[in-house]
Amino acid sequence: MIDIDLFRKNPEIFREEIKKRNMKINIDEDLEFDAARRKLISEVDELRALKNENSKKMPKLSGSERELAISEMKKINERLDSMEKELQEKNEDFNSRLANYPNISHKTAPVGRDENDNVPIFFYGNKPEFDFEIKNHIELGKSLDILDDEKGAQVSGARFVYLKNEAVFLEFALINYVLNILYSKGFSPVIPPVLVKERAMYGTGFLPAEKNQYYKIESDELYLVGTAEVPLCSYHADDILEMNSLPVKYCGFSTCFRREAGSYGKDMGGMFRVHQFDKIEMFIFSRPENSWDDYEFLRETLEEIFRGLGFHYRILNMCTGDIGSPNAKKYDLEAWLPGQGAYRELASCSNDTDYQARRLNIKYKDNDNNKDFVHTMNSTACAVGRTLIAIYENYQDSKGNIRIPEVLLPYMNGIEIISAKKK
RNA sequence: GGAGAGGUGGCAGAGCGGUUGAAUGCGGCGGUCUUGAAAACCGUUGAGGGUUUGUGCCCUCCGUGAGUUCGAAUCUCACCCUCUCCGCCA
Repeated sequence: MIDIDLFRKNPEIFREEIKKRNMKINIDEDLEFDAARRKLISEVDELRALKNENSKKMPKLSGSERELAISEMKKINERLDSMEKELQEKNEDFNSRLANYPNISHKTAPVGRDENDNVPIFFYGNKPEFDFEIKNHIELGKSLDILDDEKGAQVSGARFVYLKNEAVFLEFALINYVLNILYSKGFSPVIPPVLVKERAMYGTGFLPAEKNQYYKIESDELYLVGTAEVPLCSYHADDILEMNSLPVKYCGFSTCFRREAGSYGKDMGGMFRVHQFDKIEMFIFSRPENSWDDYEFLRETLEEIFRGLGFHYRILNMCTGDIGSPNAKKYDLEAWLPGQGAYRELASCSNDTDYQARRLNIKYKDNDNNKDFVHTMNSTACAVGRTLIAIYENYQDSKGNIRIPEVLLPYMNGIEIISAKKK
């Protein structure tokens, strides 16, 4: 949600922002709508004041005086009823108009149309070289019996997979490795609910913008989360945090569910784009004045995790046309996947400034009891499926085996290499 | 799932259908007293919105929504949530 005061006083800020993001919103129409709505609020308030005044006199009246006052009040009520109804409609309309407004992008976010305008700002490591014919993660996974997407499709449909054998140990090893790093950096580990109410989806900005991307349980009015960001952010809905407790840092492990509507035919097979995957997400509640420092800390933490795994990756500064509407700025981490011969997104790190905080009413108070909205930011710490792909493809050898990255060895129960099973 | 109890301000806890935004206690803040602190005493202490910057006025909010009434925290209905007991269960 945007700052409505700012919107009224400086609509040109939003005019520019909407242009930057290639969005189409009629600002003038919304401003006029707001003015009309506020006029109606004043009128309703006035009539209510009159009603309250008359009400107070009522106990003192009797007989015909009383009869007259009552009939007077009935007339007022008739008018008030229709005005209140109209106001409610106007409010709902206005709120849904406002909900479509994006956050104001940071000055360091590059202006651009689409993914082609994202700016690579940093590269780590080098592309690994192989002196044999490499396989992609699907070939590796199937031949080593650690991935089965056919059975996944049979039981649940396309874009569902089974992880098997060493892949399962690898997932838990990754989780351990990542949680240990994050815990040492002051992130509180959380396992949140993955079914949430509509408010949590709206509050975090995933609705209404990406309505088709998420599963809804119609019978219970609940949504399956696409990321732990949703329950982590909503955890502090309506809270007022102590300034001295900020930044508050959480890392949440959850299964994530995405419908992937509209991505037909993209990344089919394997586990790059699946309806269900596990992920550890970092989430920070921050003071506005420290927000951008905390955000860089988040990016550094993300990079530390992937450097430990030894991947070659690049960081993209995402352009205004490609960031989500709640984001003021977003970095993507794209790792090199030899099997695809391409950099692919493994993680995403966003600062949403006060956008989610406004929607979910998350504030902090300083030592003088002044209250203001916190800033919220989130980053992938480890999307397990995609990280496994990167491990498989980067750590394969000429025999089609997969070595275990060194940092994961302590969590692998002695498994150092994944080899074909003897039948 | 069945039976019962309850949802009021930061917390605890009152509240005859009209002057209750809401008693009282605790906590918080300010002050008096004190070398300082505690105690005691006095005062103060919710959120959101509209209008206005004459800094006041006005509106809304007692789980949520609907209803009765001129008027609802108070009455009716539905829903949600919490607690206790029973059943079932990883």
